[in-house]
Amino acid sequence: MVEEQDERILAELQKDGRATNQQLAEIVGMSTSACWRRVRALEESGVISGYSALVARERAGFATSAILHVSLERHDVKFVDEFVARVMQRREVLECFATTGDADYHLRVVVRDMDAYNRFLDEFMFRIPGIRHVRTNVILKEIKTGVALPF
Amino acid sequence: MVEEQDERILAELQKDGRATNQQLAEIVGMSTSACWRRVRALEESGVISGYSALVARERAGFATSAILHVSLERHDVKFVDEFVARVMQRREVLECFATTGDADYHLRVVVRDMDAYNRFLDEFMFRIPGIRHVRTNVILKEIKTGVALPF
DNA sequence: TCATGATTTGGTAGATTTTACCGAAATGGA
DNA sequence: TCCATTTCGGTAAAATCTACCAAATCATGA
Repeated sequence: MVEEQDERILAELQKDGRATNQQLAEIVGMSTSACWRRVRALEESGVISGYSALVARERAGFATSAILHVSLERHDVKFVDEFVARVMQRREVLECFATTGDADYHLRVVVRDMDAYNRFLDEFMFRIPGIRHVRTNVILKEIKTGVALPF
Repeated sequence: MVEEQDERILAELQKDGRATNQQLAEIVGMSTSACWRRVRALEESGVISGYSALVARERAGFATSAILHVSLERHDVKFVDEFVARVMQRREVLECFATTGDADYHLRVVVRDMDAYNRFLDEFMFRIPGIRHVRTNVILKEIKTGVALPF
């Protein structure tokens, strides 16, 4: 499905999402037209789900972030669906994963300051029905924030 | 520093990192040349740190991922620096955050399968000097994997 | 209020890139 | 081997980027 040469393209487009088709073709060693078609195919098949500018969090004014461990009281679809639906529409929640281990979910939340984080908890998180437990792990330092899959 | 109109640009480029300058200019309501200059300034000032294609993890053949809670035995700069240096160069580690709470670090690791994850632990993680504890939280479901800051 | 220097703006044109199409080459079953 | 299908490289028109210009805007002090 995704083969050798496609992976080269994906690796490069992960590194530079605005590389021109010509640069790309040269790097992966094919003609511009063949390369262009493959990129298009990767987009249309959904392997490439989109493109994004990567914005430096602090420089853009988002000083505070945290990883939340969240557990639900009960795991009926009702509560789970409600939780998922609410989390999906809060833009401060950049990531949310259902996980094994002590917590049911891991969330990464990014806000402008501690005040905003406090509001996030009070006005959003603590009001979700069926929440058993929320533990905040404040992010002291971002060692690494990558998006590129390790081809 | 980063003002109103810049935020509109950033929001849009986060949504579509390959939007043409013309689309962008129209959306944020300025001339193409003014818009182009602002984007360029955002890039050069480092507010935009880069661009990336977003690749669908599963479709690209990475079936397994996990969130690791890692604690160090001791927190001398020596051990910390060594840990950070090693983590930085492992591409399976997409994210690494130093956090408050029970664990010193939260890592998100993406690999092709469980076998690869097992190797990752044995050959890499467990060999880092000064590790006190590693807890694996397997990701059962990706509810949300966003990169866009909530402007 | 006005003058002045600095900054930012919109428009433009040449250079570059994208994108769709072509016939040729490669591929793979029967 | 033959034929159908896919994939290839090349090409040209359309779209876009990018660097320049002069005009408009802004900030400041007289």
